[in-house]
Amino acid sequence: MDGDKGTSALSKGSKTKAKILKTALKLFSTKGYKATTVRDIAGAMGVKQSALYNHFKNKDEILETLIGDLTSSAIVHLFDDRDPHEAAKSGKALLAGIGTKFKLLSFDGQNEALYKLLMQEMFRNERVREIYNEHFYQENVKKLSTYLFMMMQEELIRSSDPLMLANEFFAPLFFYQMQVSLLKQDKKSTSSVVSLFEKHVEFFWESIRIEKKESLF
Amino acid sequence: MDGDKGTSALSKGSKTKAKILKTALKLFSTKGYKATTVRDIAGAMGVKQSALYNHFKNKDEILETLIGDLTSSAIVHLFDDRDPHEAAKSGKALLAGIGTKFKLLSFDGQNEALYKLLMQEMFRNERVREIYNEHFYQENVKKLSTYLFMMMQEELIRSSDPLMLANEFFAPLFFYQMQVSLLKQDKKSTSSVVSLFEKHVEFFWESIRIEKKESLF
DNA sequence: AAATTATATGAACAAATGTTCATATTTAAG
DNA sequence: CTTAAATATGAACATTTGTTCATATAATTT
Repeated sequence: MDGDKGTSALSKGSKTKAKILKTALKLFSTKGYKATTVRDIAGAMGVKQSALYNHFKNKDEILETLIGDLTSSAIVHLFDDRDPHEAAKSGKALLAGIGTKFKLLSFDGQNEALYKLLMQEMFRNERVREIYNEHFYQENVKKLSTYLFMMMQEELIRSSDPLMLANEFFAPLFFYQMQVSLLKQDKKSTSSVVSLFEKHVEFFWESIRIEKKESLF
Repeated sequence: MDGDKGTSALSKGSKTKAKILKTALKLFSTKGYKATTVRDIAGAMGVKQSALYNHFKNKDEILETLIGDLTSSAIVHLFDDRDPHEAAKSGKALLAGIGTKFKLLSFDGQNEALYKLLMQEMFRNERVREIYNEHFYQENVKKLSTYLFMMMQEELIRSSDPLMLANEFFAPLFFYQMQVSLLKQDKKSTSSVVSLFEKHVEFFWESIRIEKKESLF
C-alpha cells in the first residue's frame, strides 16, 4: 500500500496520493495550514475538491500524514551512521560536514517546505512540537555532544561541557537556515548568509580546538 | 485620541481597545491568527463579537495594529542608548547585558506572545518578515557589530569579521529564546536552557577575547 | 436634567469552508 | 469484452466565520 516510492510501476492511486501531499505541503508551508483550503489544494493540482476525499479522510489527515513524514525527513537525520569513533577522530571535518549538510538542506525545496511547516505549526500543534524537540533537536544535539566528548578524550578539542558546545554549534546553523528560508521567500540574495555557514564552522572550531603542541620544532 | 498610554485618566474607550489587543495577542500567539475567530476574542473578554467593531474596522486591523506595535516592542530594542564608546569599552559586560536581556525577555509574558506571533506570521506575512528583518535582526546585528569593531580597536578582542561575530553572538540567543518559548508552552522545565544563555556569553567571550599580556609578571 | 457621544447587544446575512454522496468516468483484472 | 475496483465529478449540505446594522445602554458633556 505505501512505501515503495521510486518504483515506476506504482499504481496511479498512490501517485495521486503523493501528489496531494506534495501540493498540500507547498501550500501549507506558504500560506499556513489553516489558511489553506481544500479547494486550494485541489485547484493547484487541477482536480475538484471532492476527489481528495478518496485518498484522505479529511483535511486534518493530510496534515497528520505530512507531520508523520517529518520524522523520516532529512532534517532529522543530520549524521551519517558511520562509526562514531572514526567520526569523532575526524574532528573539524565532522563539524564541517554537518555545516555543509545544513547549508544544502536550506536550498532543497522539499526540505525547505518541511522546515517552514515545522516552524509555523510548532507553536500551535503539540505533536509537531514533540517531533521537533525529540527528533530534530534533542537527538541531534545529544549525538553531537557525544562526538564532542570523544574529541575531548582524543585531545582534539579543549575539555568543557559537551552539551553546551553541541548547542552552541547547533543554534547558529538552525538560525542561518531560518534566515535563508526567509530571504528566499522574498527572492532576496542569500549569499551573505550562505557564507555564514562556513564561517560558523571555522569560528567554532577555532574556539574549541587545542593548538597543536609546538613539540615538532 | 491615541498615545498617552500610562495615564490613569484614560478614557474607558482606549482601555477597551487595549484589552482587545491584549486578548487578541494572547490568542493569536497561541492558536495562530487565522485559527482565532472574532468570537474567540470577544468571548475571552466577556463581550459579544459585534462590540469589537466599534474599536477596529475588522479582524485584519487588529493584527495590523499588533504588528505595528512590534516595531516599538522591547525585542527590537536590545541596546540601551548609552554612549557607544563607553559601551564598547565595557567589553564582556556589554555582551553579558545583552545575554541577560534576552533571557529576561523570554520570561516576559507580553514579549513572549509577541515573539510567538512574530515567529508564526513571519513565514506568511511579508510585512512581519520585513519588521523582523529590519528592526529585529539587521538593526541589532549591525549595532552589535560596530560595538565589536570598537572592541577590536581597543584590543579587547581579537581582530576578525565583526558582522560574522555579531551573527554568532546573536544566533544562539535567538535560538534559546525560541527553546524557552516552546518548553513553556508545554509547561516543561526551562532551567537547562536558561543556563545556556549565560554559558553562551561565557563561551563566546572566551573565544574572542585577547588574553591579558603577562607583561605584569 | 437633557443632550450627545461612545460603546454594547442581538439578530441577521453572505461568503467561505469542510464534508458527503449519488453518479459518472477511468483503470485494472478476469 | 465484461466485470470489478478505483478515482473523479457536480451538486448539495451544515457550519463556521467575518461583518453589518438598527437599537439599546452606559458615559460624558453641556
